[in-house]
Formats: sequence, structure tokens, C-alpha cells
Amino acid sequence: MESRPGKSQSISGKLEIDAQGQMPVTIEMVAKAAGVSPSTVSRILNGTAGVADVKRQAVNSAIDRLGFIPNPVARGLAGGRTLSIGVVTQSLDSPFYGAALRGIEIEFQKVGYTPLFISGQWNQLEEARCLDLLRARRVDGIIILDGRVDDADVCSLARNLPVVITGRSLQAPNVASLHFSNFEGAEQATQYLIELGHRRIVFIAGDPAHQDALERQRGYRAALLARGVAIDEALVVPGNFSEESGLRAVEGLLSQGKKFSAIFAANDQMAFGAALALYRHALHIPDDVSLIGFDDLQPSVYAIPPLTTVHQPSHEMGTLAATAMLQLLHGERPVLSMLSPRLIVRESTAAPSR
Amino acid sequence: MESRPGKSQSISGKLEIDAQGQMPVTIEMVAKAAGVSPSTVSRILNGTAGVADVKRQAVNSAIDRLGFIPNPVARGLAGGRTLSIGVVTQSLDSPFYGAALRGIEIEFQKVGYTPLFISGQWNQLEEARCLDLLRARRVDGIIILDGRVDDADVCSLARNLPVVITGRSLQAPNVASLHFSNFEGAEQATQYLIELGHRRIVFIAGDPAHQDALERQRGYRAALLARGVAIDEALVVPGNFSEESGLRAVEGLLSQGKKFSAIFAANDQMAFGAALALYRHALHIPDDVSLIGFDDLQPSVYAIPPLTTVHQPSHEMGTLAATAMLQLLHGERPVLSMLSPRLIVRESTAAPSR
DNA sequence: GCGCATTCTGAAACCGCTTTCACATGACCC
DNA sequence: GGGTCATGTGAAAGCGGTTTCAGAATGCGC
Repeated sequence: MESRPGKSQSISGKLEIDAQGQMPVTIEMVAKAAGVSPSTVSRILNGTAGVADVKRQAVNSAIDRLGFIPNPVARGLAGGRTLSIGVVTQSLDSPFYGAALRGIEIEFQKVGYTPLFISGQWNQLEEARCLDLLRARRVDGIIILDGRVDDADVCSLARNLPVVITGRSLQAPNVASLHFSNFEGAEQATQYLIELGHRRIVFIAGDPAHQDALERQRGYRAALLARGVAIDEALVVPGNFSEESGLRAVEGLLSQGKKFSAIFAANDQMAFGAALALYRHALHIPDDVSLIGFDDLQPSVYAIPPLTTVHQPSHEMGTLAATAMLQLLHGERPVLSMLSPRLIVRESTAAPSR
Repeated sequence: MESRPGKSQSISGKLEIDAQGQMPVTIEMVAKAAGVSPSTVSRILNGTAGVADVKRQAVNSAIDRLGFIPNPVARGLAGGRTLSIGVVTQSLDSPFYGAALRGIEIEFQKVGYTPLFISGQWNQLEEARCLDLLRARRVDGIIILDGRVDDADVCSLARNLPVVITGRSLQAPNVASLHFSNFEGAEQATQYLIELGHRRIVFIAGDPAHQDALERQRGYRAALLARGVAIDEALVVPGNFSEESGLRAVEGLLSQGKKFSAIFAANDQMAFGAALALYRHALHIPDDVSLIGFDDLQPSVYAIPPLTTVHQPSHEMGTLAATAMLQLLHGERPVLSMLSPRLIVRESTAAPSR
């Protein structure tokens, strides 16, 4: 089996380098096998310069005969490019960001980049640590999903690396920003409730530290205003994007005896909490109260009843972010259209009963 | 020419990577600043050998005066260790694995290792690709969460790298396996339903390609057997762990007019689907039908009604996997106790009505 | 005071690849 | 037929560390 060095694992050699011998093939070995210099091999590998066809073929054949895989670490050191992109997300275990991460992963995989995922936990300090780590790891670029960092810091980061950032608009050299219109989404949702005939519409706000949360609230207010529905401040209640805060919000309203026929929660998770509170009080969705969320998380489809919500193209956001990063890396300036919201009507909304 | 001429860029005025901010400070600069050789700095950095206190202090002071951060890429090349660990998960956007990933991230962060997350999409081929990629990236070890790879491949992988694998028991050198007793968990859940008085208990099975799914089914059967409840094969219906399959399963049973008072779904997601089917048929949980899931996903707490389920210590699993990996890296043989299941009783279960 | 074991330390050789530089080669032009 | 150029190619110098190796300094026993 092992007797024929250099021949035995020719075909399948790529997939399983070598199980036993584990002697990694280097560019030098390839060079020697092909009768050229390492420089030439490198040039072929990177397409850096023209190489005579004869040699090119010799090298290519040697490469897959030996099952050579360039060592990314060495490449990173020598070339300054690591072919890896840092991705700062806020949470690894959030259904929301997960979809975006997957989108990023797919896009990068196609072109041989590797994403380095790391989570900032919605914490500015933590996020700064993440950025430092990624920089230390010499990533070629950084994608920040809904970051907490200051615009200024982003810009200074962008002096060294291309940066793609979502959740805000930021015009700067070497930066691409991807934004989703939370305002518009919230407006649509609210408008829909109004059109159904609702007038007393609760808004459960998100964490005010989030830009998104504020925008969504603005959208809610704008829609009411536009339709001439008076805003009852008592119906605008605080939340922090967690299920529990949604539950507490509704409990609070109910215990105060507030009247309302619909609830618009600034995200799905709070909508779930709200739904539970209503359930506990034997209030039926949508017969007694209509409910709308925001994000269109996967569980929303199978919520009881299935939740009407504003779709966030999270996966697509990931795809776009990755694409934009690749463009930046190629020196192009990405053109990014703002993503539009889409209201997904399911079964948690209906005209008010009375 | 910033602050101290002749210190910052004296050695190499060649690379001007940084536009404005910080220039990368190298070990050589530290060495010069401290009046020692690079070797000595390296030794202090790694604790490789004893160094005179005077020099040690000089170096340490130079290090943080200059804000030196060792370049992991160079370290990886020279030392052969990249301080990064590959983590193969099945899905990035699954609430289930997310918690485990977070556990891993936390544990590694403490000790300066960086996890490299990559998803295999429950696909053996894809997973093989992931493993190749990680090996090419020269990770120091690999953690596989519920992998599809053959035991044999794991072992051969382990000849080069320490491997931690969850979801199976595997005794091999340089491998640590972490297992959770799916059997016991399913047994507990079923037993609980029986104790409540249920006799006609539906089991919605998971993807038979999963080891876990089979074990859970065995647990279900064992519990029925142990309590002398006859197994009605018509009540054991196939599923694939998705919400939709849970829904279809229950729709099927209902349309066939099958009688049952409880449902045990092999995971929470299928339980959600089942719940929706019941809702559509105006069947109340738990009054008409009791429902139990498996995994204790976060949405289960806020399901309507909150779902009784078997808790999977997913986060803890991540923590343990990371810890085990660190032990392997230190040449210790990790002792791993199998994690025990815990039934979380919430509101989706009750004694049968009649 | 001498030989020898210990402990520190720096020079230099890598790690595997990219990139510069200089040197052919041959094509092209007048 | 001797420049001028493009084009291909290899030698060698890094990239920023780690590690080997050998020499210097110190300590110790007798």
C-alpha cells in the first residue's frame, strides 16, 4: 500500500491528504517534482504571471499527483492575505443572526474565503475585543452585523481593512453599509392593523440602545399619524427584545385594565411573550387581540397561531454582506440597495371583533 | 517620527501597511526596545525557558509600552500551532447548536484559543469538506458536533489532531466523545406520560439517519414495555425533525381517525408542528392531547402552551467539549461523564381528560 | 584555582509561501 | 545584425515568529 510513494493516492489524494504518513506536501516538493522553481509554482497557483504552457501542465499534474494543498498559514504570512474574513455577530445562538451567518458562509465558501465568526453579545466593549482579536488574526476584512461600535471607530478600522456593516448607513471609504428599512417595515405593519380597523394599537418597544428599535417605533408613530389615529402614550410600552419583556409588557397593560385590540411588538420574540401573556388571560389571538411581530423568525411560522410579522431578509442580508465584502476586496465600490421590508400576513391578525 | 525617532521604524521602513493608526509592532522591535534578542522575547512570551528577571521586566515593559501583540499567523507557521480549533456543527442557524457554539466560544476565549465554526448541513460529504478545510487551515484540534463521519474516519483524523466528538461514544486514542443519553431522556418522557395516565401515546420519530433519533425511539419503546403498555405500531409515525414533519404526522393520524391522548415528539421542532396541527383541529393542549418534546429549545418556554420537554444541555455540551479539547491538547486524557437528561415539566402535559 | 555542570542568551536556521530582482531568451524593428 | 522590449524564470530575500545550537556566564565540588 505505502510502497509507491507519490503514486498511491493520486486520485483521491485531495480528499484525504494522508491518513498514515501525514507528511504535508509543500510547494517545494511540487516544484521539484515538476522540475521548476517554487516561484513558478507559486505564480501558477496565484496566476500572478504568465507561465509557459509546458511548465504549467507539469506543475498542475504534479500538484494533483502529490495532492498538494497550499498552506493558508504560510500564505497568510508571506502574502499578507489570510483569505479569512472576520464576522462579528451579536449572538451565535440567535435564530435571527444564524440565518445571516449561514448566508455569509455560503457566499464565502464559493470563492475560497473562510469566515471567522465571533460574537459581541450586544456589548460595545466585548465587540471591541472581538475586533481586536480579528485584527490580530490578520483577517482580510471584517463584517459587522448590527454592531455597537461608533461610526468613528468603524472608519478608523476601515483604514486598514475593508469593512461591511449592517444596521446603519455609513458613508466612508473602504466601508460598505447595508441597511434595512425598519421604519418602513414598522409603518407597514401598523398601517395594516389600522386598515383592519384597529385603533387602539399597543406598541411594545425594543431595546432603546438599538437603532432598529427606535426606527421601528418611529414607523409605528408615523403610520398612526398618517392615518389620523391619535397616539395614546399609555399604549407604547417598553421592552428589550426578549420574550420575557413582551410578556411583562402585556401583563402590565392588562393589570392596569388598559383597553386595546391589537399589539405590534418590535420583534417576534417579544410577540411570543405577548402571546403567552394573552393566553394566560384567556384572550384569543386574533379574535380578542391581533398580534404582529417583526423579523419573521423561523418559529413564527409554527407559532400558535402562526404570527403575522415583518419579514427581515436575514439570510439575504448575509449574502449581500459577503458579496459586498468581496467587491471591496477587489477594489470595487459595492452598490447596495437598501433592502425593503415585506409584511407576512399569517393568522395572528384579524379585524377587531366588536 | 511619531514620538521616539529611531525606535519605531528604525528597523524596517519598508512596510507601511497602516494608513495612519498603529503600525504592526513585531517581536524584533520589542527585542530592540528591550535591548535583548528576539529569541529571548519569544522565550518570555511562551515561557519556554528561564530568563533573567532584569531582562524579563525590560521585555515586559517594552511589550506593553509598544502594545505588542504576537502575530498568530507567524506563530502558526513557525510553531506549528495556530491556537485555533475547528468546530464542525451541523447548522449555524439552528437554535439547538447555537447554544453549544456559544459554550465553546466562551470556554476557548478564556484561554486564548479561537474557534473556527463551520457547518456540515447534516451531510456527510459536506462534512468531509469541512474537515479538509479545517485541516488545511492547520487548526490545532477539531470538535465535531453530532457528525455524520464514520468512526473510522474520526480515528484516522485523530492520528493527526485531537478530536472531540459529540453524539456518539467512541473509544480511541486522541479522541474524546461526549454523549448524552437520548435513550434515558425518551424513557423519562414516556414514563411521565404513562404515569399521568396516558396509554395511547403517539411517537413522532426523528430522522432515522440520526443516531439520536433511533435512541429516542428505543427509549419510548422501552418505557412502554416496562410499564406493560402495549405498543401500537400505528402510533409510531415517521418524521424528520422539522416542524413541518411534525405537523404532517399529526394531520395524518387525525385524518385516519386514530385515537390518542398524548404525543411525544422526538424533538421540540416537531412538537411545534404537532401543536399547530392540533390547533388547526381545535384540539386543546393539554386538555385534549398532552404534548412532550425533546431538546428544550428556547422557544419552548414561550410556546403556547409552554412545552413540556426533555432538556438537552446544549450549552453545557459545548463547554464540556471545549474543556475536553483543551485537555487533549495538554496531553491529558479527559474524563467525561455522560450527561443526564432532565424532564422539564411545563404546561403542555396533563392527565388525560376522560 | 581548575574542571565541569547549569543556566542564560543570541545567532541563525527554519516554517511554507509570496514577491522582488536580475538575468536569460527570443521576438521585433530599423 | 545590433539594439529595444516584452516575456519567462530562478535565486534569494523576506513575512514574524519558534527552536536549535553553541557559546558565555555563573555556580559548585574538590
